[in-house]
Amino acid sequence: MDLPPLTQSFVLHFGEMGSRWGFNRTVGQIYALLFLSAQPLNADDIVEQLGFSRSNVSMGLKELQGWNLIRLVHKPSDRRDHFATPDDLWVILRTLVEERKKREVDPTLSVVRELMMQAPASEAEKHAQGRMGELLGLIEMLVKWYDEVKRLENARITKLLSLGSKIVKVLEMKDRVIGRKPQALPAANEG
Amino acid sequence: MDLPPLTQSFVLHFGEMGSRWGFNRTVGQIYALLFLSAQPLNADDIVEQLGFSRSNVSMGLKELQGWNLIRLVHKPSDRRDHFATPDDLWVILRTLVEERKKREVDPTLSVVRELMMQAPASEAEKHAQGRMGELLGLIEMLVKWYDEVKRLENARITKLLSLGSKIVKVLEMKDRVIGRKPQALPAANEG
DNA sequence: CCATAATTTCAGTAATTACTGAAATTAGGG
DNA sequence: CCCTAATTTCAGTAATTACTGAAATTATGG
Repeated sequence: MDLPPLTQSFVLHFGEMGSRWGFNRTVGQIYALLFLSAQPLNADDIVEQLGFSRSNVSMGLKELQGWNLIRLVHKPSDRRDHFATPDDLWVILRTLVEERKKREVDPTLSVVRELMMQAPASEAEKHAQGRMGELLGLIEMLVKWYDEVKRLENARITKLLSLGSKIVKVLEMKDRVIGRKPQALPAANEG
Repeated sequence: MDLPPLTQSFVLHFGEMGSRWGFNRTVGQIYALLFLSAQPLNADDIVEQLGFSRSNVSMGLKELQGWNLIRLVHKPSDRRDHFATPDDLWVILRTLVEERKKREVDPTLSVVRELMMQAPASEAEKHAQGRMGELLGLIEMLVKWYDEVKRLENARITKLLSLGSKIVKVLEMKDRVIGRKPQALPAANEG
């Protein structure tokens, strides 16, 4: 590997973190390299810059395509496939969250839903199913929220993020103005 | 392994998912078992029910303690350590998010901050650093939001979650009432 | 359609991670 | 303190995952 220093540090870090994010070193480094690159790279560029075998790069690119994290780009008068990350970081973030949900949450959701349908065979199983029900309720609440929020435009999500916990104040004001009875909670002065 | 059917399916599923969630099969299964159990279990209970070696269970429990995901419990007139998951699912969720942030986000945050301090040595490096800056900005925004929201009580977070994207409507109402110029965005009718 | 460039597949191997059993350490009751 | 139960450590091994090079496949310009 012979990369300029900033690029190299970033690429190596992404390689190390790769496994914590659900893929391997190769995939992490390839993604980092594409992310930083000013123009799309082809597989041989990547081989040259990262020093992996051609076949390993091919598999890494396949995996990244499976995650929808890279775009295939064609350059005029060049048969080779070139790859790029989305320019827009929001697109990357949204894809990452969506794909991780698909891999880390959805399977559990369907398994637990299935198990909730079955009749418990004992007191212990009844208790276990109760626990699963609690878990299912929490996951479903989070997923429902996510499914709604992901439809919002970036600018709106940004606004919500920048409000942080102050959003609670806005809600209280709404309750006051509308005259609805506020929730039975102490004043919001923790954040 | 000789568990009642619902418990067994849940435990096996958590074992399979373990690796996607940042730990191994043993740890996943141990956690699932403790989560479903009506009372705290000691290491030998776990060995008996899951069929792993005593030492493997010991390491798994150590790892779960490192994640702050289990509590050590002492039963009267029993020297052995017993373990339990928090009864409150919110505690589990909060811990999980906090620990994953610590492992998956914080290291990147500090590396990228470091790299942003250095002078780029070329045009390519300048571009790369620009990309890192975008990434840093997005991560910092998310982390700042998370650091505020995590301080809210469960009931308030639940309320925000259940509002979903309707929160945007509330914000617009606030802007109208206060008379502040609303953001330059089309009407919020996507969600 | 042919020649060849580009890419993918896959069997074999390397590297890493998970797991075990035996030995060592820790800790509690007497 | 000592004896023993409980737990942890760790070296060795098993299992899994990552990676390579060669061969096969796919695709394109001529």
